[in-house]
Amino acid sequence: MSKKNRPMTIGALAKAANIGVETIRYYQRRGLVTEPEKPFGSIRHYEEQALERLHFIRTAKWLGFSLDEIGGLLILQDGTHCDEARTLGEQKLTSVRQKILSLQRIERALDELVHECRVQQGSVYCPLITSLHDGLEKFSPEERP
Amino acid sequence: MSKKNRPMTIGALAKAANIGVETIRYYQRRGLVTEPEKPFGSIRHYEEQALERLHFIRTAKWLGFSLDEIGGLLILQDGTHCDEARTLGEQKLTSVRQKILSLQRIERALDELVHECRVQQGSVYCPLITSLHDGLEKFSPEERP
DNA sequence: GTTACCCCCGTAGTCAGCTACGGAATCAAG
DNA sequence: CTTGATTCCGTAGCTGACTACGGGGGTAAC
Repeated sequence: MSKKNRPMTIGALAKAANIGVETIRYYQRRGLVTEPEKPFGSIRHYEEQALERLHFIRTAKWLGFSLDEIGGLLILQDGTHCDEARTLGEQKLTSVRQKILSLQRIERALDELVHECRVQQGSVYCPLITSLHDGLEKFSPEERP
Repeated sequence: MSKKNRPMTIGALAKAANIGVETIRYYQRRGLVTEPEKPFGSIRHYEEQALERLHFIRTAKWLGFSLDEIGGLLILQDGTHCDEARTLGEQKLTSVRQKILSLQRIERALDELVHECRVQQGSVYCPLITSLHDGLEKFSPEERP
């Protein structure tokens, strides 16, 4: 039950990972993906490993890690640095949660304003605009970093 | 109960908003902050209003809005058409809600990983790292962008 | 074996969002 | 009135994450 480890060209790899060839080469330059040896005057071939690495990068990026941070995670790859990896994850988690809270406050504010606007239709003054004038202050005063 | 509206120089404004002078000027060029009239061959003075504007921009930026999007939000404050304002507000509301949902998915994924990491302490393999490897399939397979 | 596509590699451009530079004018302290 | 900090303004540079270009060479389908 082992997957075929058939090597592929950079184009095939890019297609398999659903990213651009140039992006892969950029990751190589950044040291996030290792460039395989070039067979005598020929074309490089990539193993399944490279595809997994690209998945790793894509997922970590989705989680909000920067390429530099991903580089940091890759160093921890041998699995023996769980503490450090967890710390990185916890930091990301904290900032994500802060963003969610702030967005929820904005959501409530916008929702209220839009709602008032609909009720008040036909009036000369736009409640949304007038409320925004000083109204946003009560929704996010000092919680702003 | 009205605050003193003492005007300040751009330097004082920058200090008050805790951002750089150059950044303010950049926002002016982008049309996010209006540049006050320059008194006869002299120095511009900024009102409290400008400071509030900068707070607004900073908050919205931290929440992940681009400067262009912030420009859109600011039209709500300067505009005179209720319909347009409401429409913009509704669009923003929709995108804010999408952002919240995305961040909540990210939060769940990170939270589970960090949790597994803590439970698994002492193991040879780090669950966070291995999950990144496997592409986080079990958390949110096809909803990843 | 020719043709069309793909790879290699370096360099350069893009986009967002700043950040810095530099020289002239202006203001504030002493 | 001098000195030293600010302001003004235009333009240029930087970071992060790509994306494109171009010329030369390999590969594979017919």
